Amino acid sequence: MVKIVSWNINGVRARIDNLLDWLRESQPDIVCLQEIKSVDEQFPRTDIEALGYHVETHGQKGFNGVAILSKLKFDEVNRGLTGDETDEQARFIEGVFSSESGAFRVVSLYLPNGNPVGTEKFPYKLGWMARLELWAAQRLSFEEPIVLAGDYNVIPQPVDAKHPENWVNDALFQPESRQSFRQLEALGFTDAVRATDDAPETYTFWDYTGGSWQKNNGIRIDHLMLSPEAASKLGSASIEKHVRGWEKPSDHVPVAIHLNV
DNA sequence: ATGGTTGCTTTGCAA
Repeated sequence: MVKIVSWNINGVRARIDNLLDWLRESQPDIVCLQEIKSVDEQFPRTDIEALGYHVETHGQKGFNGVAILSKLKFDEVNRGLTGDETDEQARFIEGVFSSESGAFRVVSLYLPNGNPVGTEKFPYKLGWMARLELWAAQRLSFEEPIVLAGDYNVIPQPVDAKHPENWVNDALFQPESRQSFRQLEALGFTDAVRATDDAPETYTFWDYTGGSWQKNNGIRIDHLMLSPEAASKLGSASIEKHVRGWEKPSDHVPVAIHLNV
């Protein structure tokens, strides 16, 4: 059984004490981080390695940036999403691991926000999603367990927002964004949280402003998408919501699965 | 009512 977690940490250097406390409490095997907002050289790896994790990063200066922490040894690491050599934004890292039942793959992805709609940011988001689908379709042919974990910046359904009417003009809830997310499901990927928990008000993000956390005015945008070979091994999924109530929290919380690989 | 907060590239930008 392997515990795999996705967490948009919103600045790993600002959040390092928070991260170390959470690692000790949650005891994950593999952690997919997004928005590390750090270059690789400044990533605070030493304290994390002291807890027994291997650390692989794909950072850039100031914003974006993803990483994978793992108690399992990496067999292979791939940085960057294929399909556009001119894209310099650090939003994708893939790790390959070995288990008793064979290889499995874990991706930490930070999908573009896409706001404001009407600027070049929105077509960049949709183009990135199209590239992700091409990559995912190619990887499916491997017939391996694959976990695509990350901040998708997509609210899949109205039930995934406390106030869906407030998001109708937002890139996270545009029909094109939601359709592209559904296309990933049509390829054969399973939304782990939705597959195991149909409870309402299941959110992963609460804005810092306006007392969103106190009002539970959240949205569900952090997802772990599972290939068929991974979905058949899914044990449980959970949202570690209490972390949002900690001192100096990220605006996202960790989303965890247990996988029987 | 176009607000509010956070982190980094900082006195603006992205989220």
